[in-house]
Amino acid sequence: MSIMELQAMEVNTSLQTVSNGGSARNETAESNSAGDFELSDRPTPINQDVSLHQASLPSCSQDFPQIFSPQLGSVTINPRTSMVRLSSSNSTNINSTFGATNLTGVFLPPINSSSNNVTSTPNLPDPFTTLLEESMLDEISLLDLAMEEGFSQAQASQLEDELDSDSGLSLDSSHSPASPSSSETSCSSAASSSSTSANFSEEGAVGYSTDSEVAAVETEEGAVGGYQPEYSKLCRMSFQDLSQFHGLPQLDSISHNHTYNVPLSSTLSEQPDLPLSGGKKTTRDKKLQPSQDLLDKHSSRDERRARAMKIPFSNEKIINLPVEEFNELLAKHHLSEAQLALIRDIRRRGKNKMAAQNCRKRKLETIINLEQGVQDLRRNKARLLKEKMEFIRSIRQLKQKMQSLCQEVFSQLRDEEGRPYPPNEYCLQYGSDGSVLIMPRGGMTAQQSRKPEKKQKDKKK
DNA sequence: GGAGGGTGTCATGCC
DNA sequence: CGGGCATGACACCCT
Repeated sequence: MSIMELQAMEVNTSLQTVSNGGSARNETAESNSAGDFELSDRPTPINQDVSLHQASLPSCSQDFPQIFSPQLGSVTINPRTSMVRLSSSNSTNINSTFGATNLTGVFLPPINSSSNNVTSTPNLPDPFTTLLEESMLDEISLLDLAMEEGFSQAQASQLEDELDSDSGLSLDSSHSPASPSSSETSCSSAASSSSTSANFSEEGAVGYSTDSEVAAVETEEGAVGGYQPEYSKLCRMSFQDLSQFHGLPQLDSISHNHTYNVPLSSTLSEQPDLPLSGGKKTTRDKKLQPSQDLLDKHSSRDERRARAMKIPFSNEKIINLPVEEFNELLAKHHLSEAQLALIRDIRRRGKNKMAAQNCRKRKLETIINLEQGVQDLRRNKARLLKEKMEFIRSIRQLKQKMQSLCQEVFSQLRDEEGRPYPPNEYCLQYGSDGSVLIMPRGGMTAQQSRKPEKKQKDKKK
């Protein structure tokens, strides 16, 4: 961006004539350190040896910003017999900045280029053309990528409009063009995930809940209705902590019987073949008599089995007691083998039930976290795309500025006969010693048209 | 009545 | 080696 300072550069068109070519050569050597641009002038033959040697350009590998160092302060035309000096008020040494850089492409405006139109870009020679071409290609690929990401044509143009606005605002997630619709949805779920995750972290293990409790939860869900995103799934699982239901009047009617030791009714005794373990819910399980329905409506199968087998303690104890206490509990009671087997199955199933609940909860959390990660990556991608577009725009502006500067430089240049140097025949070349040479473009063509002479390095100063 | 989601349970592997 | 946890798979239930 420092090249913009050149816009205010005061160009001194005073012509300094050096009568002695040899002295001019010496002067060139001395003035190189000043960083002035020296342009060989006619009719002095251009020193092809020197200029071509200096034409070797490592330039393309140079960092782009360095090309536009503010140290570029003055332009001096110093032919063998005459020197055109274009100087600014603050001439500085550009040597350290430019190094051995070929300015041929940089300073040479496109042939017949009288405007700063961007369309003239392809005419710019290396290295600037390379940069610009890369920019344009990147821009194309950028837009392609944007399209690939779901950009519509309008959205892509809108993105460019936003870039032109110089707002500097980063794309917010809600404005992410990558996935407008999904972004909304996922953002909501992502936002919910944060609170949900926090809830989980505090919640810890779900804890064993009876079917009656689950039924209460399902009753609560029924009041909500409709599809619920992952948040509702997690809430559903979290709600199995009954403490969260305190104060919910609609749940007051649900009685939670955790005693499980209610004497078994005749109904269960009528089902002696009730499997002790395994087996899915069968229609037989549901064929309870009306009075039993009230009792077992919210009881799990294991609870009913426990009552059927007259287990003298609750399923909650069976499941949640530590192993030692559990074994002590079993030792305190004289239990049959069938009862012991059922108790162990109840404990196993109860723990596995909690494990399954936790497993599913973790799975949902993982999904939500992954969705959050996708959203974060999309936002980051959109931000990078915007930055890239801004860089492309900056390069475009710099290119236009450079073109105008090149035109200005060539408009000031005159050979010994007062003829201007056609930009399409000559180009500027920057030497490693800080000198700037004007060289015929394309070698012989310009020389043939202007009685080519060998350029002398010392003369260029 | 089928689809989809939730839940309980089993089997299995791992610690 | 037994207990417990994690998880895929399956069946069942509900909406």
